[in-house]
Amino acid sequence: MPYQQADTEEQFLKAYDASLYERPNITVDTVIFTVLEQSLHVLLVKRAEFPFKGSWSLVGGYVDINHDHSLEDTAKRKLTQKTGVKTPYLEQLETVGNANRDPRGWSVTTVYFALIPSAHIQLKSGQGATDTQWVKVINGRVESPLAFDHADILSRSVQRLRNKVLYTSLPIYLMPESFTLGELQTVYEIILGQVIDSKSFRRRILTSDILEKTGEKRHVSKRPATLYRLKEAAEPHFFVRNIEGAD
Amino acid sequence: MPYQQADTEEQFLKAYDASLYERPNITVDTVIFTVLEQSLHVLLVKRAEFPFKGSWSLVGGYVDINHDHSLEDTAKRKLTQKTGVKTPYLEQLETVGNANRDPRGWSVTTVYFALIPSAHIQLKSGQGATDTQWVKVINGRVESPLAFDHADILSRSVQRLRNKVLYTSLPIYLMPESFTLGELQTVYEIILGQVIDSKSFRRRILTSDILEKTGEKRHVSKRPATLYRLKEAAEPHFFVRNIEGAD
DNA sequence: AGAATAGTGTCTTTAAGACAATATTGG
DNA sequence: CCAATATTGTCTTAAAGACACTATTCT
Repeated sequence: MPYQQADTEEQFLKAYDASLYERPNITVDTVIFTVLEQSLHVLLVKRAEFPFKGSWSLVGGYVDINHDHSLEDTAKRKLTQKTGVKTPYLEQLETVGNANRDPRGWSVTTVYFALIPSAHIQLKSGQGATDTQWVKVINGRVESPLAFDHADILSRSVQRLRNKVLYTSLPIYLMPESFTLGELQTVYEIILGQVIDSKSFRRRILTSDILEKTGEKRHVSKRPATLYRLKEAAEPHFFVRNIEGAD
Repeated sequence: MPYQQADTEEQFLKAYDASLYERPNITVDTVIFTVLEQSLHVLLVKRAEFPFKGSWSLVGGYVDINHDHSLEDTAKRKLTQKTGVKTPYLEQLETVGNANRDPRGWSVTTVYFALIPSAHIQLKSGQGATDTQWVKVINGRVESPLAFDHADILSRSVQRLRNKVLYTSLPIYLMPESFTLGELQTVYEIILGQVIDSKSFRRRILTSDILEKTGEKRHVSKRPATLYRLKEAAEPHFFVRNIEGAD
């Protein structure tokens, strides 16, 4: 222990020189998902600095201990910076810390994952107009190589998302304010990569009692569909049973 | 950015002076559970240093970047140090990082939770014989106040354990090498705080096909009970449906 | 034999899957 | 009216709950 003897907590804290200890070298990365053009997309940023300058990476950055009160604050700050909106759903996924993931040495990142509706998102670019983009995710992967261990992190995030979609109402956070059950079902199907029987799906969602009719109908193509919105439950619903899935 | 301009990654890494950056101020804490004397217990350590000198706390400590290859290594090292055994189950739970949890300032801890059988554990004490103890957990709490935010962390861990026990085979990792279905059921009941119908329980466990008979019987009290052991599936089983529970 | 614990039989219930059938609209 | 999408009816299936009943052993 690098600090001198102390007999009371007060004494100890007084003797403790905070400046001797650098702020923790921790980053926060957020896997931001949306559903766009009939497929799952993730928000990626082009790195402006080494290491991995020019590579695409997840949205993240260092914790600013002078302004962020908590890790979640850091995630939210970065998220707002890049998307300009508050996310309706943010969950801590995992923390990865080891000696290899950063060429500069031991590093730690806490990973969050966020779900946001694709509608009306104004991407805020930093320097250029092309440094932040929605990228299609196929089979847990994106086309271009990612910085650090972000490809692994992305793949685990997608797995977690898929898994949770089997027993929760999470996809609702990917929907706009109001939506039809058919649209919601499509989003479930896109994430799961599998069609769902619509009778089962409607029964499941409707008996969970998390939605309410807006009173409006959506008139696209043929028969108009009833519009729903999330009741202000806020909390996601957990079903007691999984959708039967290609596990 | 505190480092000078560089045009290639090589150049950059060469110019990057690792010693300028202190090692991250990160701790790893592990909530180590066992079932002992018909109730859930957690392993606690008496703190030898300020802050919270003399208080009980979870098993944890700083990441040693020179010896630990990853956060999980740190958790395992501490765990072996305190229990003298390898844990059959270790899972990362969450990471808590904020400005308040440590009186010394911004701090981060990655929390793991471990399940180990109570049998044959030799507690290794550091200085005294009483600095490491199994403490009974009632309603997600222990009697004495805990250091830092460890009471909150413990309570969330118990919640997570309860929840997972509703749809997984996790309690098997709390059992010795071989055990009877009755004993396993009791452990489920202790964690859930609720009795389970034994027909349903046996059907659920047996059809999941994760156990095999050892061929022996346990002769306690009256009718001898069949002994089982875990098939070497290693991976915990996920049931498709929850035990109906006091959620 | 009787008490106690281990283990089974079987009927009910819950929620999902399958799939046919009906409803509502625009063209 | 027809095509297309929305929505419902209803039978089947999987797995859990309830609870009575049988089996095995010890005293």
